[in-house]
Amino acid sequence: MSTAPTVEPTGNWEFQVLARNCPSRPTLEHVAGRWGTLIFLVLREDPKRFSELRRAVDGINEKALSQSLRALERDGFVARHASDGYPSRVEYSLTELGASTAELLHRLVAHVEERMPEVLLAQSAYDEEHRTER
Amino acid sequence: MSTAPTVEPTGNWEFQVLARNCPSRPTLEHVAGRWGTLIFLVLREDPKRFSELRRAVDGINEKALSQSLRALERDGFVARHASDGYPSRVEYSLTELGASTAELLHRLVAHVEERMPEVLLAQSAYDEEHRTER
DNA sequence: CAGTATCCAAAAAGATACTG
DNA sequence: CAGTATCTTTTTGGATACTG
Repeated sequence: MSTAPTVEPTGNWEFQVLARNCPSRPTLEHVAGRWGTLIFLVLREDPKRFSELRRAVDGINEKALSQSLRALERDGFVARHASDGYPSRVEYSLTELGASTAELLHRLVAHVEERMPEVLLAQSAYDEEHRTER
Repeated sequence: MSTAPTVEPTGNWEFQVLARNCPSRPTLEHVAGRWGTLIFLVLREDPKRFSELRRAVDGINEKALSQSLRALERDGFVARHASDGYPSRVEYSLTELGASTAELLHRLVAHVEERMPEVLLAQSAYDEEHRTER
């Protein structure tokens, strides 16, 4: 028998996340997904209460916000501080891991927004190119 | 009349994308969404054919790949080159806009993967903390 | 206030088959 | 090969109501 082949069982990727069933894939989805990115952007400024987040992330509903925050807390990006008392008061903040991730998301979003004029032009050109009859 | 107020109609955000109905929100979802990020990572290396992408992005199906590529092409991140002939041969590559975006996504993914041990620990701690009876 | 529970509608995922 | 079409199943969205 020769030595072990250099081929991995399911492929040879630079990033684990390209493999299905890799634990980083769900985490990346929590971070970069529809609501995750926006929550990071808002928490990057200051800790926020649940209702502040709900208002800041326009269009999110309570269910989605609750689920997103729970996933990000479980992954260690967000910390939840509940002061006891009534009415209840809960604050969400970024952990060090969350803050470093938020920086990268911030750059990504800033870049996309900066280049949106170009994107809108590309969209118009594409639509022009691909419109079928009428 | 005084000068225009500094308050925006629907809020005062650092990023447009925090507003519902902002054109950058769908674009950000194409880029950072479930498949978008992975497609960028793969195309960052080299141009790829449809079937190469399908194999490289483990778990994606043809419909999702086709839809994602169309969205990214429309937004101007990806260019599609079809050589005529049979069997057909189509290559997808990143535009300059796509390549610069891919760099930022690459940093984000590298960061998340680097810190995955910490994430896994946080998940265990969370599950331990929150398990109810039994 | 900070959520959870419920229900319904809408959308997206997934598999399979088919075509230029 | 590079997709599209179709159909079924799962998720998600969204509104409303309710609880500690």
